[in-house]
Amino acid sequence: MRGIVWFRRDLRLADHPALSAACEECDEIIPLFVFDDPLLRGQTFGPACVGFMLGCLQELASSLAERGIVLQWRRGEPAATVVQAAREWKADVVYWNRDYEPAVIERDGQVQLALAEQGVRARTFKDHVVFEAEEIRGATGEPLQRYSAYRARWWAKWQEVRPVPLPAPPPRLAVKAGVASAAPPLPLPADLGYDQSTLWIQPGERSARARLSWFVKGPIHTYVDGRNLPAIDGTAKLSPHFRFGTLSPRTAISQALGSLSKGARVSRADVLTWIDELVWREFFQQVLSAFPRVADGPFRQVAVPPAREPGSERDRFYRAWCEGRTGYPIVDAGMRQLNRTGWMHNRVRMIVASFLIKDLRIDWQSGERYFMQHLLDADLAANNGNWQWCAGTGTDAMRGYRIFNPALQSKKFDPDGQYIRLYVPELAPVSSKWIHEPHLMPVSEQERFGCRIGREYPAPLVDHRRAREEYLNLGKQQVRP
DNA sequence: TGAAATGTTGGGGCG
DNA sequence: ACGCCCCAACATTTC
Repeated sequence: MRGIVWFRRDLRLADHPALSAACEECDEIIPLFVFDDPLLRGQTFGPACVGFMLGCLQELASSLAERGIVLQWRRGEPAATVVQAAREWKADVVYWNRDYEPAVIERDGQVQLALAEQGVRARTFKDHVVFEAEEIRGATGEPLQRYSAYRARWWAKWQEVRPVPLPAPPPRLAVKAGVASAAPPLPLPADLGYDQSTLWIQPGERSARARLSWFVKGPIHTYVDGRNLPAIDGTAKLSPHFRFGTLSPRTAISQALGSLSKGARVSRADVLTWIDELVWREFFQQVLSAFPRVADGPFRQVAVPPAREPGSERDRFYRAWCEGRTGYPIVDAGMRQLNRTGWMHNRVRMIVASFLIKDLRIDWQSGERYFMQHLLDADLAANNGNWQWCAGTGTDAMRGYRIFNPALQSKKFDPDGQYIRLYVPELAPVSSKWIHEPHLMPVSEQERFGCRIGREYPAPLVDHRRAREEYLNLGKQQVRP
């Protein structure tokens, strides 16, 4: 039997349900990747994302080559391209792992129909999550909207099922490359219309595993405190790998739990807290599956102040936020880290999001969009869920008056300003005393450090105290009918 | 996975 | 010795 394995957001060999099934059932396998032309043309994602993806594909292609299989690639509209490839290669069956974004569900449905018309079977698999939305339901069968309830059910299910990752296909596969025994080299970023960009996170399945092993041996056991300090390497930084599927959540969770039984200094609470973050990921995936409309708007309309009207001031504020020159060092450091590396520390993501929504009073969807364009780990469900959480519009109750104080957060989590100094070089010479609120520096100190407010470093766009009061007052007014 | 305002308690300085 | 005030430290409430 001849099967196509359609690779999408699962660029790995280990614990790959679709690939494993194909290896079992077929004597001829053709792996295929389709560059989504409309998406690439729309410049929906930044050059860093495309570079990372190409890096992952390079490694995938060589891992497949070691097993005697050639990764085929096409460029076009994915649905039509896959259907056409199946016809060309006379495939009997197409394998792929499921996705849960509304638009992708729709598209995959069409592919399935078109294949059926040609007499080609389609087999799809659960991969992207440990448990799909339908597997975690409340007593009434309804989706759970509270994270705490969802987590309880999720862990119960984990204990019940105890998922075990699948092994990678062995090096000596009993399959033939068959009709597709050669392929042109993978494109370069320029071929896809993107600039080459520096990669700050190593792509590929091998790097993902190495990073996971490193994390699980050390930092995971101090995660509860370590995760809040952006200046240290205290988080797994695996999110880009989860996004492109160079690592499976089952593998990550199994290995994290496995670390509890070996080693001298292990911490159950820290390990579980880290896994909790992956459960959040599944929670948001489930919310998107159960309520697809969240992709385009708030889950619930809440009484929060209206966003600033589009206009000169808002545009100026928004641009300053994007470029990391708001005059709030921790916010600027975060945005510049994002712009430079395609990744931002999670504590800082919360700070910049709160700042955009509550201090600048700009609609959360603008922030959501910017993150999607610039984050290597951009995932519709997680990104949308977290922004809705910050904005107070999500499923999980979150009151509108939870407002971060940037200076306070900065002092708490970056006390020496190490993180700020790394990404905001003009503040590097400023002493720790002033680095969180440089605009409070006396002029003499500004001169001494060579960092004059309004010259080398911007004055604050808004006054946090006033912005906070304004936000709360406007919220109160709106509550009244 | 807030922050600020408000309340409570207890120690110490001081008249 | 005593009451009074101040303030830090902590807890609770409110936005």
